[in-house]
Amino acid sequence: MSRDARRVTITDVAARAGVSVATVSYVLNDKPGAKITPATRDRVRAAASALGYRPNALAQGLLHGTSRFIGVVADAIATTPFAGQLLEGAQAEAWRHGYLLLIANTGDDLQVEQNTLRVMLEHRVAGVLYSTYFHRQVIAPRELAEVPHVLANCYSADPRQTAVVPDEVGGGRSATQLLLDAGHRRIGFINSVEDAPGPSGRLAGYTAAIKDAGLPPDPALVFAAGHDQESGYVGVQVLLDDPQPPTALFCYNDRVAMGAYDALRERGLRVPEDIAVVGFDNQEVIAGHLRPTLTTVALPHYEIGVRAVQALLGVADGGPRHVIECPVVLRESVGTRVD
Amino acid sequence: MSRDARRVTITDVAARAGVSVATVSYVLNDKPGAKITPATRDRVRAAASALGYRPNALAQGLLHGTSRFIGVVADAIATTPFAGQLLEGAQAEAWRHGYLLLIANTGDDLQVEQNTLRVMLEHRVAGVLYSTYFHRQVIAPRELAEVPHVLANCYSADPRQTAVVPDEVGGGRSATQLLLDAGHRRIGFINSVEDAPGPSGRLAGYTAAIKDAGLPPDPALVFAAGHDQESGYVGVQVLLDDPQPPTALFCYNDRVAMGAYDALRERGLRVPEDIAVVGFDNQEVIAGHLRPTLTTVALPHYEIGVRAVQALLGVADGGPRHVIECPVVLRESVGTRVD
DNA sequence: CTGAAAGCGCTTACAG
DNA sequence: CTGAAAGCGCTTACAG
Repeated sequence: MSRDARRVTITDVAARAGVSVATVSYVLNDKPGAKITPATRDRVRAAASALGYRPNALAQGLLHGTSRFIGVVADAIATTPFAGQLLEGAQAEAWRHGYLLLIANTGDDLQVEQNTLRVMLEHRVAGVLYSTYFHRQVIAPRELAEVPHVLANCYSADPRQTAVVPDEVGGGRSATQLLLDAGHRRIGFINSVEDAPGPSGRLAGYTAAIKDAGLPPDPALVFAAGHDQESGYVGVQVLLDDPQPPTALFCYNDRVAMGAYDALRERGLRVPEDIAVVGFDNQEVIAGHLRPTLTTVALPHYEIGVRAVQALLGVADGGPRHVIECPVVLRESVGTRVD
Repeated sequence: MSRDARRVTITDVAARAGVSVATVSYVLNDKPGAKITPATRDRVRAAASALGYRPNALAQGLLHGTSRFIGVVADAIATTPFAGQLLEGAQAEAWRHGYLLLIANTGDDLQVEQNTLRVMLEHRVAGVLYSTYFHRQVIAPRELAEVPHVLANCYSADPRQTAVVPDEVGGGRSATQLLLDAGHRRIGFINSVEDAPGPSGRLAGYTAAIKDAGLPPDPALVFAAGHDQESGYVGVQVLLDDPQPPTALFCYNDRVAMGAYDALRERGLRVPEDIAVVGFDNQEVIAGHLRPTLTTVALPHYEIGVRAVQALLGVADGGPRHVIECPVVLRESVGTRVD
């Protein structure tokens, strides 16, 4: 079993057990058809284990024409915690079906992306997950067409291309509804300006909830800038200087909420007594530890990873576009209703 | 090139180009020895590209005896941003050498760990990185002995086992030195209590720096509890109630510093004017965005990933234990020296 | 109940 | 300059 020794093969096992390689293969793979005496089975298994035999998956894959790998092409792995969650979900589901994940970080570089896909295809991966660290539209590389694939946390212009994405609209609606349910009538929204499904979807959800509550949408209640702490800080200054300031804030994400907290504190306002705050993303390190802890809407990246693998392996039902719910995570930043 | 069609093989290319498969192999692999006419080369390449030929890496691996994969066995992928950074570094370095990463998340479950390693070994990985999301001692699974391997962000009792770890002592020293250099003489340390190289190493570094500065170590200046925001909050209460309170705080990590900020703010103390703060980890979402931004010491996970792959592939020099420096990241929470 | 043999898609001495 | 053939480690009809 030294790592330098020639690896032991099925032939070695057969020799030691005194049978043919075919028999070894039948026994080790528990082939239903084969009628082999228990004594022989035992001898084969004993020989295999004595020799420390490990089947060569490369040879098996060669025969089968495809490997037990699922490739994951990601534009970024470590930029946010979300990419890791997606990977974790995909990994768990792949493992459940006997597959291993082959990952690559492309940095969104088209050249690297093509090389990566080339190598994955050469390894005859069973399929490919093409994933992005924030929800956006992508142009899927041509090579993807050669293999089963699923877009994870992104989508393409072609609606037939299987994609798994978060329900931004529903999330924006839930966040807003939470504040409406707590009795608020003037709800500010500190949004992000990018042209992406996050900002536009959450705004759509926010607006829909406001309208459904029979309230007039008020442009003065919506502020849009970046998607980090600084924007939250500035957003509070702008929205609270309004003659009719909001009594609650829906922040584009938890980082924005973190900045909003700072600005609110400087103004001497208490959360949630003076003003309620809801975030988005459920970035644990922030949401779980701000003072007070932040009620937010979770980005379902783990679930996206799971579902993407299911869709890839054909065990998910539904059409090509999977929209995953963004669940509410209740913490302390929205007071309970006082009717 | 339809994904259902039988994949095109080297035989197909040979037939179309009117040469033998050997010639195709020589041309496509640019074999130095082979003297092949430019015309033939062109014909082969044209045929390969016209047919959309992709070499079967499984067959190549079978011949070679090993694949171009490096397995990564991780106890957690998404728990912290650090695991992702380690993966990202490992991925980049592996790619540079023509390898792909095969990753698995074991959740620190021994059974899953063994299964994972079994599958990786069956795929004849070139080597395995065994990694943990926080720096700690581990018991490397037996299977690891069958393949070249490196422990990343962890180490075992056996000093000959190659391991790549962060320099906790050096980091603790740097953090403390930063505060000493800014003129502070009473420096508090809010440490974490676990029995792990992080807390013990950072404490050792802190103590060494204090002693080197000719100051008496004072137990009243060291508080130890958990490693999150709550501990920082409590730590400030305890340390600042001392008759001779510290003028500077070294926090076990950025999360602790975040909690410390809250407590300091409640006490009406300004950072860094009234009290300086240094964190550890360089968790961007916190350190880069607290008010004021946090000066900290970075955990070099990307570099650990890079070095681990280098050690695995035998391109890193030095002994079996690689200790990676934790660089200082200057931001706003330590004032400039006033002599 | 078990074995001999073909074949998966490549690479590489060995001939010519 | 190029080709025929063996062999990597398996699985799977096909015989017996």
